[in-house]
Amino acid sequence: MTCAINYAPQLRAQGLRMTPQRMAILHVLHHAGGHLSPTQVYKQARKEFPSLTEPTVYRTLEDLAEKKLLLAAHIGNGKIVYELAEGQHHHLICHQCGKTIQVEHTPFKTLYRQLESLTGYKLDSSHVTFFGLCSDCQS
Amino acid sequence: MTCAINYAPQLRAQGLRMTPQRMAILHVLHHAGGHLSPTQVYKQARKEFPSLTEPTVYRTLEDLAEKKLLLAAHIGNGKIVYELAEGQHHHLICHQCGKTIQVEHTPFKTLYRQLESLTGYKLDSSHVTFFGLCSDCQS
DNA sequence: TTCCTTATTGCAACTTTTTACAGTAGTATG
DNA sequence: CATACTACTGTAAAAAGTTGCAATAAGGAA
Repeated sequence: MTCAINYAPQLRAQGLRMTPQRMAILHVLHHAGGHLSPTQVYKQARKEFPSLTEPTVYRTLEDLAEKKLLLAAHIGNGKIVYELAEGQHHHLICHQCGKTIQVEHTPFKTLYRQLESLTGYKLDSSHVTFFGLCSDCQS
Repeated sequence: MTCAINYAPQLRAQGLRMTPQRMAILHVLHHAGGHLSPTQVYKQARKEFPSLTEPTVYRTLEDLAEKKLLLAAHIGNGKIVYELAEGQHHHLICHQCGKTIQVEHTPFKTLYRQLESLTGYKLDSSHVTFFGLCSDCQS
């Protein structure tokens, strides 16, 4: 749980405050080593801080994602998951078996530039999730 | 409402049946001319078919999307919206003002091929949504 | 037309997510 | 250390989305 205190300066730099609730949430994400749904975060973080409530979890995840401390990824049918924003990558999900792999951002850069000059938008470095069939399920 | 009957053959071809509930839902999407959330579909379709229920709407949208009659797009924070699958495109959303524009699939093809050879996945033609700042909001 | 198969629906209960608002507690400042 | 500002949290209630199952009805076959 002490690990989470390390995020305090990053929070502060964004005008956010460090609270025990946020420590619990960051602790869970830090040790998860992958993406978690808000419900998963809620259930696990309660072990660290039992009086934690759902609205706090949802709001915190949203706020931290907005300030780029977390990445929000859209998975499957309208589900959203969060993970610590360490290293930019995207997800490929097999809609047969659910196997998920990560892809570096590098191959996306060309496309991003193309889209930017095409549309005038300045694109985020946001997560994008693609769906398809993994090699095992292509039979 | 009669317009929806035209989709019956497409449904049949996919092993699906045409029902008054589905007619109402397709009618709404047909006249919306854009993407709608499940709740929006539910509220509007009830005007056509008042005994329609939520579970039916959610299941129908999911089923029709799976059979490629609808496209499911992930918008904003974990929200999912649906539209008729006419012409493949993707969305760019400005997270400042919310302005949404559509982009042809063409510029994506190179990336798709790259990702496929990189990962072994066979990618869907699924919708992808990107976020950024539109030209007006880049001040 | 009638029968039969099974895709589809509604119901009821439940889980997840969101909202408004009043009270609490970080943290910067003096 | 005390104060003040306001970000943050919990509560309560509503809205949105999901699940299992029994009943219904679409549509092909007789």
